Amino acid sequence: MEDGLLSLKWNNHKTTFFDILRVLREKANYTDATIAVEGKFYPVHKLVMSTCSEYFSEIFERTPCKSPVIVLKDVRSQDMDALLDYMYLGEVNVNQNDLASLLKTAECLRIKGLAVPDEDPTKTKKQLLPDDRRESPPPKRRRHEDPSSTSQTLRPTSPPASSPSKNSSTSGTAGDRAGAQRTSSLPGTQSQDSSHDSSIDPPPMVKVEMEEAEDLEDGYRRDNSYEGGSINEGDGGDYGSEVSKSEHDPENYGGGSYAGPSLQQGGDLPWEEGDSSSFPPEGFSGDHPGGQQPQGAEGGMVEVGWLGGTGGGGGAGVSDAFRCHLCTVSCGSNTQLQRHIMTHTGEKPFPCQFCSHRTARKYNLKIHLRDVHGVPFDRRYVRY
DNA sequence: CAGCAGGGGGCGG
DNA sequence: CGCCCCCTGCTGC
Repeated sequence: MEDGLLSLKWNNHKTTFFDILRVLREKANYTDATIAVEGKFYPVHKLVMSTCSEYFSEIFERTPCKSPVIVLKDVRSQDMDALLDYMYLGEVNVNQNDLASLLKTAECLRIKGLAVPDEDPTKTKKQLLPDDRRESPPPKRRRHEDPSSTSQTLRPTSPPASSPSKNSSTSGTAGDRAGAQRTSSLPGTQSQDSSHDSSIDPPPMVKVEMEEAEDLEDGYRRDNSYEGGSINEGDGGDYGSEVSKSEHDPENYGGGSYAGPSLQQGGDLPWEEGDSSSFPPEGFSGDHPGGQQPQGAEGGMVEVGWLGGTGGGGGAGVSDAFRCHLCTVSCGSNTQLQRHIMTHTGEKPFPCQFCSHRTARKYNLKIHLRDVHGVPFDRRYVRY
């Protein structure tokens, strides 16, 4: 029988693997996607994200571009910090007070082991959970509370408020629109219903970890103590460049770089891709009385907010009028800042009606129309 | 040359 | 104050 068949085993494979993964993440090496949350940018690896979340997997599947920027609305960066820790490290320590919000976010993002995939009506995709069991992947969520903290049991299967808001009515394009809504339906700050358990004020540090995480508790765990939001302690500097690099990838224009979960796909004419509501192309005007404001975050569009204080970091008291915390640009007004931020998100709400070109500004589109397509330069808004 | 993006002015709420 | 429009300098092709 199988003579000469040797089994080569790498003893510390998992440990090493995770350790390297952690380093790669820290240094943003080989990252091929960016998650934007509350104006923070998290360079991530598609592989990891896809592994840990079918949701992200779907997003990347539908986003052919090389380095998409996935903008998540109404997800707290604090939660994203924790979830990324969770995905990369297999565990994470969170405040009990933040747990509800975290789980909610995990649910919406369908993070394996954390999410509780109670059947999502919008999910028209292939579902792996055929039967009625709520959690398709073995629910690996466990909590080892800090040695000093009180223990508390939380049921994986009972999301605090499995908000019926998931009923993203638009069943048509469950993928993009609904996806966006799903994230945007997050209640954001979800005060844990600690009503029944009033004794949780002081200590709370809950460790959420994956099942296999035990094996590798030696190497990667050291910087696990993450005080929240330490990912970009570097104060944006390098992230800015990192992001701009990816988002200016021309492939992204047709892809879903801007619209977070609402990945606009489609090769040439992104806006015709099913959800016409994503980009009310202003240039066309005429109809669409309802959905104007192309730059608005309609349908889960970008809407990257400027976090003035950036959570204690950043300028710290400088008279940073309207300073972008992703780069060094200071703007004269909030409007200008919002406009500037679009350069980071890659949002280009103004499609050319004659070619696949898109612009971030209406005026630039007009220039394009005039210079490239010979459209008479209508001053003052087309509208007719 | 075409596109991007910062700065600034006008206008309306 | 926010929105819209425009000018203009810079950059990449």
